[in-house]
Amino acid sequence: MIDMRLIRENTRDVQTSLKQKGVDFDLNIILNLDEERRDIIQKVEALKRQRNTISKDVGIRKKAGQNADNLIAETTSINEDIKSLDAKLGELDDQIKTFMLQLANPAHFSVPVGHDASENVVIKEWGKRKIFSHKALDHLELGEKLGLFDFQRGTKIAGPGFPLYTGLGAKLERSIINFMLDFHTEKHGYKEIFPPFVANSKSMTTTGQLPKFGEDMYLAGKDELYLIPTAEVPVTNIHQEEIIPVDEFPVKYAAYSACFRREAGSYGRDTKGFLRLHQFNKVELVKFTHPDESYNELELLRRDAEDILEALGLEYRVIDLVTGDLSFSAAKCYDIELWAPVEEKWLEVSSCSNFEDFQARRGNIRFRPNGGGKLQFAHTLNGSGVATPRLLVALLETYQTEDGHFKVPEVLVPYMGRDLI
RNA sequence: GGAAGCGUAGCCUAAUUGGUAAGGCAGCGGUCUUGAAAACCGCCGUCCGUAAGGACUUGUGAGUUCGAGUCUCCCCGCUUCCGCCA
Repeated sequence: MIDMRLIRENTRDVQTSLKQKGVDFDLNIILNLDEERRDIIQKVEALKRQRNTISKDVGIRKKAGQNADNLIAETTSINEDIKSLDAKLGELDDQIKTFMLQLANPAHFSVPVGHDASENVVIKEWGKRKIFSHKALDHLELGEKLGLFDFQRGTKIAGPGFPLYTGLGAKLERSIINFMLDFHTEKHGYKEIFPPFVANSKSMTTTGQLPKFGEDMYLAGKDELYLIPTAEVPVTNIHQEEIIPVDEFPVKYAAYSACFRREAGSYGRDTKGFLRLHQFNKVELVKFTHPDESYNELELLRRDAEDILEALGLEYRVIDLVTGDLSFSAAKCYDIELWAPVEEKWLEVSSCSNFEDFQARRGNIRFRPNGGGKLQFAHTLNGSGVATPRLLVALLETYQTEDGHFKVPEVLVPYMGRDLI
């Protein structure tokens, strides 16, 4: 949520940065409602003041054994006016809140201005291009040959997009997850979290999935619980409605979760294999920071994700998303993409974002600044560290041997208990 | 699923038959002091207002009332017990 004061006092800047983000919404709609709201507040508060004064007098008179009927009569019309003004005020509040919850987070000034993904800026490339001297298999051919997964049966059980990992494929998946969790907790100082895989609508509102993107999620309607699209949701909501002691900053959590996405509207895109799924595994990194530190922490967060890919020896590049490609809640975001040498495509495996106080406002996540003073909203960040399906694609394609086997990357050998599949 | 109890500000705790939220701790500013402590004063939840000031706030929402922490109802959460169950 954007600070109403910022909209009021800095309308033009907010309007501009929303436009750069591709949001076509006239802030005057909100400003007019806000003005009307404040006008009514003044009127209704004056009336309430009158009523309070009279009530006090009634109490005094009654205590003294005097009659107060004429005073009580006075309140009748005042109360009627208050009631109707309060009702109007409630409506305005609802309207304003509805608009505010649907307004995207403006981009940070450092974000390059651009319309869509085609204008994104590559800011870093790492690793050596894999060149095959033999005919290489793509990840599906290799995986099926080695019996690592079974998409047909996964589809039978749940439908397309729900992968079934089998045998050493299942173990490889589990090894990757364990490796990433150990890496982030032991080397990068994150606290491990194992969160619920469902969340209620309030939690979904905090992180920004609701109210706008409900269609993208699975809903267990009977209990009004959503399947989480990312561990960002439960982990960010750990401190919902809380005050974080300032000396605990930065709070760093690493969480594995399965992620569920309906992918409504993307049918027919990337349907092949692991490129786009309804259920996938991901280790998510979440940070709560002091506002002064969040952009520094974003860089560190990105490094932590990159570190995983370097440990696995995979070629990657980092993208600085332009304003038009930023997600609803993000003020700034880096994508990290892996090179799939057979597909010959860049695959997004991580998004590292700073949400500034956008989520903290929605979830009321605060801290008391050093030296005292008013409670302030914390900054929240998160990044994938990383998602497994596309990582698996890059791994299988990169580490295949000439005779159609898979050479287990060194860091995964202890987890797999073998160096070849 | 059933029963009982509880929910007051960052934390802790009060509030007669309904009379308009008292205090303590922590924190911030100030007075005093060489400095600190103590003591004292102010601030210490949200909103409106340039300000003076005012309104709101006892988990949420509604109702009764001139007036609700207090009475009534819905809902939410927590605790304990019972039932069911991995």
